[in-house]
Amino acid sequence: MSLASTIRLSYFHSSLKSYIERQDSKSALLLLRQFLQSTVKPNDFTFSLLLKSYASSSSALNPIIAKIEVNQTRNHLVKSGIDQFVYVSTALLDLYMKLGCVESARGVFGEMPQRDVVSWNALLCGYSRNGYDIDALDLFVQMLREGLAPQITTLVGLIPSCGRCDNLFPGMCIHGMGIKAGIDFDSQVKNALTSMYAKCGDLGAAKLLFEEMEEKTVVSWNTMIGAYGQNGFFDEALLMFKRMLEESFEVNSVTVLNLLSTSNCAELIHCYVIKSGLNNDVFVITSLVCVYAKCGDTVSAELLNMLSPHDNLVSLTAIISSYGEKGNIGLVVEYFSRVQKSGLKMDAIAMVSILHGIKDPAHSNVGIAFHCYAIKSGLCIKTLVANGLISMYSNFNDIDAALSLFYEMPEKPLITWNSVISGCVQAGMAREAMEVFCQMMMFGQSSDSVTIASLLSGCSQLAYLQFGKRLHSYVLRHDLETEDFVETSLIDMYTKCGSIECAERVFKSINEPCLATWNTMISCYSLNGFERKALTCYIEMLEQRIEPDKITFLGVLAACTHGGLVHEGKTCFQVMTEQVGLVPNLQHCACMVGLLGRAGLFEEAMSFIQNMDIEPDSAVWGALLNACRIHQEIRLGESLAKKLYLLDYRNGGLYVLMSNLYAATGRWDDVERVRKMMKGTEGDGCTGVSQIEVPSVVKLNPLILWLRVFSRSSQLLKFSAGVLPIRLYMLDRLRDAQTGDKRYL
DNA sequence: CTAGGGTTAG
Repeated sequence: MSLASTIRLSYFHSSLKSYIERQDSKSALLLLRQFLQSTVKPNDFTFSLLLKSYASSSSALNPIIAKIEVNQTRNHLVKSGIDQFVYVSTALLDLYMKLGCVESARGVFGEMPQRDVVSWNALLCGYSRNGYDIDALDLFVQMLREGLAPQITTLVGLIPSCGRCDNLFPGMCIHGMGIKAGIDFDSQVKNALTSMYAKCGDLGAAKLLFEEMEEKTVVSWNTMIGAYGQNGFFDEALLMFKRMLEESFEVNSVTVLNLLSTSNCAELIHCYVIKSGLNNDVFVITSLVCVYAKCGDTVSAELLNMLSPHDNLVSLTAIISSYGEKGNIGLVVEYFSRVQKSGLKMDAIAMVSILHGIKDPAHSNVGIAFHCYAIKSGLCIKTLVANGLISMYSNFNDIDAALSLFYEMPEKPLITWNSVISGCVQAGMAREAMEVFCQMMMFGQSSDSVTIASLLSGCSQLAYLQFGKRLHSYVLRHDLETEDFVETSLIDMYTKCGSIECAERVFKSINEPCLATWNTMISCYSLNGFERKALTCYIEMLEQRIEPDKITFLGVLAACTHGGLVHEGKTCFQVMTEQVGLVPNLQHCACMVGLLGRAGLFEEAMSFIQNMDIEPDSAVWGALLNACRIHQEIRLGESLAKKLYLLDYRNGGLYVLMSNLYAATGRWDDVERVRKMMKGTEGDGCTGVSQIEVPSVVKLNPLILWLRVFSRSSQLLKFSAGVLPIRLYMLDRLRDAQTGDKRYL
């Protein structure tokens, strides 16, 4: 190469270097294009600089365009043979990883004629950063087999993968290897290990590592604050923060982020943010938006969002979720169009937040439109989005749609099975849910506490006491009885199936029942006519210093209403509104009206209705009408019936009550008239159904049953009430047989 | 190395 060419090349390189500093890959590429037209040939160093400029600005690039450009660069490297330089190919691999193109990076690695430790590290760290945690662990093993010793970079890349998989064992092995190799003293390795132990739930180990660390950095403190927060120790997290301030460490945005997601005192942290001048950090603002959105304060969330220089997807997603939670579909759609207009790209989480907000069957057209969007944008292949769609269609009571989505999914993780099972139950199709559960067992998919809780709820619906009991055994066998949700579902199942003794037994076996469990037990007594027991249970709950909520008071009020306990009911309502400070909803009001009306206190009931802060609905007026029936108050009853008719003429209860009122006073002509009116409204679908369980299934021939189970396993068939419990029973016994429990076969 | 939005459950 001539001297002139060498000078030109080095001049060109220094220009490229300045673009790296300015994170301007666009200009770097333009410059290279110009240069290629001249007679001087770029060399390996030129390309390493170009790749570096891309890496420096990778987070700000449009990933699709960047990928195309990098692909072109790769072609160039191959044609000119520069890809034979290990360091250039490694830089290319690293760049692909930074752009999230894991497969391309894997390809580059595969084609490399030789690799050094840096290449292995780049691939491993790339896997880890992109969430390919299992691949990272596999690669590490492969790396060791090739005879390469792990370095600090290797461990720093690998350890977070163990944490994310919640995989303590490999994490501990790697810790041990670090000690043997003498690289566990590195502060980055120690921080990574601390975080890993915390994520796997071993706070003791995390704390030990943190305390014995000699050179703690901000990252170490942040890690420890996060460790306490993630495991629910909010006070300890705050104490850690206090200690950090005392030892005068500089607080950064990650500290605030950890504190915000940790604590329940958002305002306090917000004040600190403003005082410490971190309030301009985009991440901090986003985090604050999320906190306010999560607790339903959309006003503050939106105000804060306006402080952000650009719209960002995370903030908008949080706001969308918040409006979805409130059922404000209009604003959900509006914020979606805002995402579209601002040029942000919807991702799976944003998509599922929208779907989650569409619950009302009246909005099914909107839901279907978003389903179309999910298909067009390619997001519907993501499991997360598919699950969201299944739940959405279940909310519309469109089980066929939910099931067809489900069967089309190529991969069905546990959560998908759970989505479809709970979807069926919530849509009132518990029998379908149990069908799916059978298929799940056939498939070899194991279930968890969520599956069982959903199925128990299905048993309540169908009054399948036998199957419910079998699920209870399953719970005991699999040590799931410690889960709040499962315990509560069990009590609910026994209550609804009429077996109050069993419900009580489950309740008494629980060490520290949570609020929902107490609530269920109170409602259980109330539903079964044990008003006094319901009240005693409520008092016991208060003695345990558990703060009652709206559901608690609903249960207690209902008990008072059923039992005619006027004084207790009034006191309870007073406690709720004045002492606990809860705003009564329509259901509470209906209970109170029923309570007063049943006691014949019509004037008090009417003045109660007039003093209500919310507009009374058909349930409130209906409660009073029911009282009229009991006390044979024809005149008031008729005027109430008119009101109710105007509110909701399709409400079947109205006609039944009026008919009974007329019947009680011997006005048979009016009874006839009301019944005709009800038929005119085509009824409201409240027709009662009675069913019984098939007893003593054990006597049936197991072989025939098993054949039946097999022949029908491939498709979803509607079963008669009798056969399904038998199938479930058989499956259960078969599994017992597989796991060595031969008692039943 | 630490970090923000999400799906299943009474």
